Amino acid sequence: MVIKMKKDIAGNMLKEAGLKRTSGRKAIINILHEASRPLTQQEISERLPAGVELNYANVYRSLEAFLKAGLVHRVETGDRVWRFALCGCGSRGHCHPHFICNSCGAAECLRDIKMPGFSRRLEKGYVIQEQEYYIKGLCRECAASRG
Amino acid sequence: MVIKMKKDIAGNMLKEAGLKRTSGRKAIINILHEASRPLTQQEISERLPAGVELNYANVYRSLEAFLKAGLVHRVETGDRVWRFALCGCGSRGHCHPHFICNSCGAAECLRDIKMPGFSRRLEKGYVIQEQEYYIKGLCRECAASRG
DNA sequence: GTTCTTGCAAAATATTTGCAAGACG
DNA sequence: CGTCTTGCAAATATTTTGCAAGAAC
Repeated sequence: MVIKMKKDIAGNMLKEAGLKRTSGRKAIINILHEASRPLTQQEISERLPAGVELNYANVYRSLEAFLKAGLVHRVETGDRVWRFALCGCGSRGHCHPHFICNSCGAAECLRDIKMPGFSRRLEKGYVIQEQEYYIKGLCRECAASRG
Repeated sequence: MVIKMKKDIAGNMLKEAGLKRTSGRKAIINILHEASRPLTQQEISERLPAGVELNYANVYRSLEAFLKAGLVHRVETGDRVWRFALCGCGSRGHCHPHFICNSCGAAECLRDIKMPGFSRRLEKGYVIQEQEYYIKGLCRECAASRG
């Protein structure tokens, strides 16, 4: 008899979203879960566990499906590369700014910095759908190595 | 005898930046000056006056040169398209948020909304180089026409 | 005349799509 | 078995680059 060490969180998320539970998609969700910061397609592909092959195009396709289902948030931070993170702010979306290193490209969540309030400052008639706030520079490691 | 109606602002900017005063580059600066909001390469190319031909690749090259010279600021707002505006905030950079319409793609400067302060909230060791804050949704025109 | 700009074509990068084959439920 | 996923290749879109010819200083 095998004791389940932890629940199949990824599988549950997929099931609830009406998506099929394939090894590739579960792997992506687990990778995002462990990273706890937004990852690019490339970063995700590099972390796929041995035995799980998933073409990069299908990584995009999976992320697109997750996005539609509201499982992930897509962060764009000025370098024309999508980064994806699991939604974890109650509502959809990553409701905090991000820091992007211009040298190594890593993204970090600045969870302690509040997004500015904005809605009542836009004139009537506008529809607000998303907002993004990011800071770019050198992360500690790259700054230390004079990156 | 011809009275000069206005000074050659574009020419002066180019001269001071050490760039040659060609009709194409002066046209780009004038276009950005009149627009007073960030424009894409495509928007700039569409506005080139009759008689001024400038290959789109060279529009990019010119904007790149202006960027290096500190004449323009490059805004990236989540749709993977660069937008450029003349620097006009004293220091380099557009120190205010932007609104991008998800329907027509137009950018607007939200000059009345302050950028949040941030520097002392990032831990020591980080180097901050840029920041961007943008809001996306539907502009008044597109919202009215149910875009 | 030397250096900066341009035109044109081709490359580079990130992402998306078509379609037949395969896996899930 | 029908539908959702995948693999692979090719298409897209935006921006960048190489190089020879042309314009500015």
